[in-house]
Amino acid sequence: MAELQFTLHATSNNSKARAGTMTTDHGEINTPIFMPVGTVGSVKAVTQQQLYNDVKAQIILGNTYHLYLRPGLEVLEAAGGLHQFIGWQKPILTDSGGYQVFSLAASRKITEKGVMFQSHIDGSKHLFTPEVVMDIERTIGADIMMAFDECPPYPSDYTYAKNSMELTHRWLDRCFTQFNNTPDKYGYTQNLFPIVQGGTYKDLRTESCQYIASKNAAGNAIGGLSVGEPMEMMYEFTALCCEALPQNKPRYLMGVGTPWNILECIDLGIDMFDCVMPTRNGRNGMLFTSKGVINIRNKKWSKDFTPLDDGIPNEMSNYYSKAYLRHLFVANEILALQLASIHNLSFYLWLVTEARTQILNGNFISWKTEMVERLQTRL
RNA sequence: GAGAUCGUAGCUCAGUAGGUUAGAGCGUCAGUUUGUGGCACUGAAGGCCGGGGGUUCGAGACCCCUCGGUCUCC
Repeated sequence: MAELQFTLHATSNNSKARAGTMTTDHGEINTPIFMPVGTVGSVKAVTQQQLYNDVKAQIILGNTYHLYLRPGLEVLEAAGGLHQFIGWQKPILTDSGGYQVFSLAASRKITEKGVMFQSHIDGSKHLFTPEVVMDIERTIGADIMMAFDECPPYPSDYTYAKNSMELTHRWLDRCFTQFNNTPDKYGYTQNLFPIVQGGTYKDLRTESCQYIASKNAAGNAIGGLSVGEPMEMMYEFTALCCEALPQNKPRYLMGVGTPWNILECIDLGIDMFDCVMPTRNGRNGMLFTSKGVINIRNKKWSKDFTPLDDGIPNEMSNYYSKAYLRHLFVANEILALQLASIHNLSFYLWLVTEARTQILNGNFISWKTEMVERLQTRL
């Protein structure tokens, strides 16, 4: 039972990309890694068996805010934590609810103490403080607990971004105090990752990175990006943060992104990603494949009996045809959501695994350049 | 052969007592989705209202003829 360890195996010589291994009490995670999002204890439309066997997920996400509301701490604690409750024995990372401060902006109130949420389920009010969030994440049993932060919207003026960042830093102190004063809940080691904020201001981002780095945490996250800013700006600030954060700790870019976003950000030195895109967009008929992007609902696929994607080593993607999946979507069949989600996640996991191989082989940049171009093709 | 009834978007149909650029659902097409309040959302294309003639200031609606479908009867 030990704190999360990060071992770097290789760094690309003409980029900042790196290949590593994170070791947790629930197993190893090879980086760079993509983490499927399972907000309420379920990666929507995908079973845990499929996550293990088809998607080959190494770690998944849960959400503090959503799990706290349902099923609630009583059930989670009685179950022995989220791993036991949902039947997932690999690592779990929980987002703190900080993003919900941003996405559910209409029904919350931010103060120094914390955030007063109004439940989207029944309208009841709940106060989330850094201390409360740490306790909840302990009870969920996350291997990686994210600090409670505020994710400012884009655009935010300098004053707002600065005040927000400083609040996030004060909350971070309280998170660490609470974290250090509470034991691991279920016997295995839980880790706390702080989150860089600072909006789209270089001096604030740099300051935030330095503050976050001073905590000497097992890993560090970059938040507040991909919230509507131009893509080039997202890359610019990701690069800046990667430079300013410790080299020997995993860097997690929260909420990103498209396949090409991920490759570009691996190039900049990011090790961990999560995004709802493969599942949410998949449920809406958008497929990410090794040859480009497909809107599977389009009639052009109605008689295309070739595999969803024969460019990745995933049995389901090789087995089912585009015409069949289109039919399932048009017929509004539940299986459509399952196959699209499994395929997209499998593709994402294949992509980061392949990126890792290319980094280890020293071919990352040339491979990435070609892939970024190809993956964006509209088929 | 006679009577009844229907004919409006690719499909199924709305279109009040005749009144502005004829609507809906589905389908088609396109776009959106980035630490999940979404099997979602936004938009577009698509009609000589079966055809012809007439009444009227004005007809998808009313009248006549005609073509086609359906049903009933002889």
